[in-house]
Amino acid sequence: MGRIKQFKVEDALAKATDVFWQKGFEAASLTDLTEEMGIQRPSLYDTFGSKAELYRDALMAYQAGARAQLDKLLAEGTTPVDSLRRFLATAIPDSVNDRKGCFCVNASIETASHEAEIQEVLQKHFLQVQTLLARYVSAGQAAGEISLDLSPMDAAGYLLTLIHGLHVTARTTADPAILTARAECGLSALLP
Amino acid sequence: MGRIKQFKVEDALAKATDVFWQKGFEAASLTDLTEEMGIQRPSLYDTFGSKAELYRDALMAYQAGARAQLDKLLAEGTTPVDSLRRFLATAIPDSVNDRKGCFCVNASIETASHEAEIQEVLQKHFLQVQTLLARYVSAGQAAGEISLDLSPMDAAGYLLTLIHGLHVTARTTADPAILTARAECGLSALLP
DNA sequence: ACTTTTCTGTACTCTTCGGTATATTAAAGT
DNA sequence: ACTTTAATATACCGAAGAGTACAGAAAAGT
Repeated sequence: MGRIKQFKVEDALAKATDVFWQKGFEAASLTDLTEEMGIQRPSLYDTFGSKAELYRDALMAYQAGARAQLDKLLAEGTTPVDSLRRFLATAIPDSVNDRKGCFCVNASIETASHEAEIQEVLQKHFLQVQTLLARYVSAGQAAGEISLDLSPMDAAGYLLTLIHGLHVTARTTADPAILTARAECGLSALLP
Repeated sequence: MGRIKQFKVEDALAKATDVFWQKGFEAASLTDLTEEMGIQRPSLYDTFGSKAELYRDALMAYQAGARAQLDKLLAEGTTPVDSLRRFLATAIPDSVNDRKGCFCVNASIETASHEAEIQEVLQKHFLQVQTLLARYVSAGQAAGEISLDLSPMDAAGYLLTLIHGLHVTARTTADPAILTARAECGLSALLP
């Protein structure tokens, strides 16, 4: 009973994600958000609670989407090392317009230090990604493509740190060739 | 002639640097800034022009200080590789309180994408750091400590990307041992 | 001592911020 | 058809945002 919602919650959340992703938490105003989401302020507060909660939800939605995409991407690799190489390549912007970076990296820098809940959300996500990557490291070790010096989880954690660095570097470095070279150099640490 | 300034410009700038470093550009209010700097609003505008210009000046002051510190730090290494290891270790926070990260990384994420001038300031600084690091890579290669696969500048650029990643990782990873392990793994890419 | 110039401090501007009260509209249950 | 319940839209709130006008205060030059 009662009037039905005039918008799809997940669509609105996806739009909010775009705004926060591009502008960050502080710089994204409610006007920015409601205009992009196509809903009114009270609808936003009714559905999402507050700006901070919306931000958390947006971040988590982004993470879920990113993991699903990553899952597919890794499976497409011809070899374990190729999969990991493709993973690193996702940090290299396709076009000049595509300069939003990684929402998780942005959130780590902007909000993780003073928002405990966001920090937790990020930690959980990063751990899941690390675990996912570790499976490919393990497969690579079994295939003799990857050195046995490190445990799969340690190697995966290192790859996570490496891609974080690539995301930061991409903000001031336009040339994809440079980024590719740095990814390749970083990857070589895992080879036998 | 005229009244003399009641504050030292570089002291005030150093205080402003702290505020921007910790809070970022958007989240740092003029009230935050003037209170910390110990000056009044008109003095700030008179001396620094605007919030944006103050931010740029603060960032540049930080960079100059960071390069001077880096110069000294690198010289203290027992070997070229040890110097580079010490460089990477600067991304590992000493205490739990020390969670400001690297101002340059923060600026890369928060402002570089939509502020061309800041992007340039960052590019210049990173290039200088890269050049500085390259000298130690080169020395390491001459000493046979570092592989000859990469040019000194390429290897130095890679180290820059790696330390960026460490700074991001440090925001959600408290344990210094994990960070040290990742730095070591990254460094191993340069060894013969 | 006096004038001039420059900095300081108070108080203000207008705008935008995040968040909400209220009235209206529309869908569901009876 | 009518009541109930929930979502919408308009309009507003106090607080805080960046930036400034203006008067008083202090240092330099004469």
